[in-house]
Amino acid sequence: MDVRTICLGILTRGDATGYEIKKLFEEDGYAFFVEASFGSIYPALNRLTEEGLVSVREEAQTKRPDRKVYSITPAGRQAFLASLLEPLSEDRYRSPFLFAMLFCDLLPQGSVERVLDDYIAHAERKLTQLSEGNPETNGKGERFVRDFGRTMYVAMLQYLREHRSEFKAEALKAAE
Amino acid sequence: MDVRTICLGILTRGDATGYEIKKLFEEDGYAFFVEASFGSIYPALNRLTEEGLVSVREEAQTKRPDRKVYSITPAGRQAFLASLLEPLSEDRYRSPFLFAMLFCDLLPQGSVERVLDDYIAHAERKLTQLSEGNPETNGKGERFVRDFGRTMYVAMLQYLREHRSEFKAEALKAAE
DNA sequence: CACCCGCTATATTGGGCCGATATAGATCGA
DNA sequence: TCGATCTATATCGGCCCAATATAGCGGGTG
Repeated sequence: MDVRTICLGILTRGDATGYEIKKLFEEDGYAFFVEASFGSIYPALNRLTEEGLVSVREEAQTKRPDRKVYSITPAGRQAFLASLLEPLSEDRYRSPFLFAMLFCDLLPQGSVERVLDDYIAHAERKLTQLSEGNPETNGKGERFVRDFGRTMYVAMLQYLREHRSEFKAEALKAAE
Repeated sequence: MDVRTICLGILTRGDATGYEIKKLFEEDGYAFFVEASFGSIYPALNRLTEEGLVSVREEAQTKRPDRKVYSITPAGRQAFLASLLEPLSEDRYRSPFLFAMLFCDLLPQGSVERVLDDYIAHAERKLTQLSEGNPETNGKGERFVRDFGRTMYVAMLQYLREHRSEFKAEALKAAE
């Protein structure tokens, strides 16, 4: 799922600038399963324009950089649908947190607890962020995805809270 | 969590060749939260050698490429611990599946069901793979991580099975 | 027995993507 | 009024992945 396809998908929902596409990822609860940086979005939009899959209209603004508003073209819609129908690449989950936990026995007392608590706090923030998304604008797909995310975070938090004490006990045992 | 740090971590558990490091990712249940390709592992090991964080001994083999067995040095251990103690970068979860589900209303009948079923089958495979890892060699960290993964996959499968019918109903409704 | 597939093992290359940085005026709160 | 934050585009270095190349060995199948 490359950035070009992601941009096309976003544009099927409505016109947007590169900047707005980036913001969608951060705010609207997409953040937990897709993301892209400016360094990939802008080149992607340029290439899509060259290929005729999107069109641009530049809105000149006084003393600001021109807003380049992108729209998906019929050819773009077709290409997007085609890419949805071919085999999806695998999900990838990369977790520096879990990797670090593998080596908890090497870490000094207390620091494992700190890492765990930070991670729990972070997951809680993510969960509330997911739950707060305005529900009235959501279609079937959005609902499915949002509830998927919520389910995962809930399960994760439950697991973390249940097992937190194991790493506290270690500190106690070491102190004896 | 760059590839160099990951390699260092693996090497704290014992010596290994680049090839063996790659295999560890695929087999030992690490696969669900870290991964690296040859194209990043080999250069990483070269640079770590230059920096004195690992050492190499070449085992010449008749008519095969030499085995280059890497060991972590004391400086390497120190550097690895230091990188575990500084702030961890965020987990990232990228899901072409969820992205595609966002656009389920654009897809032809039946194909959403197919995508869902494929995904469920795939998750089941991952779960059994995680559960099969030999448990006797596992320390505290390994157990925590493996059970974390299992918990997540179980929650995911439950959610998917509960909601699968929603996308079947659509096909039925369209057929009326 | 011949053949092919898959495994061990290293390495390179092209291209995709991230993170940081640059620019620059607008707007808003302290 | 001054700094911070926001809108908005863009580039660059560097990391990383996927694919490909090489090459002999071992095992299974016809």
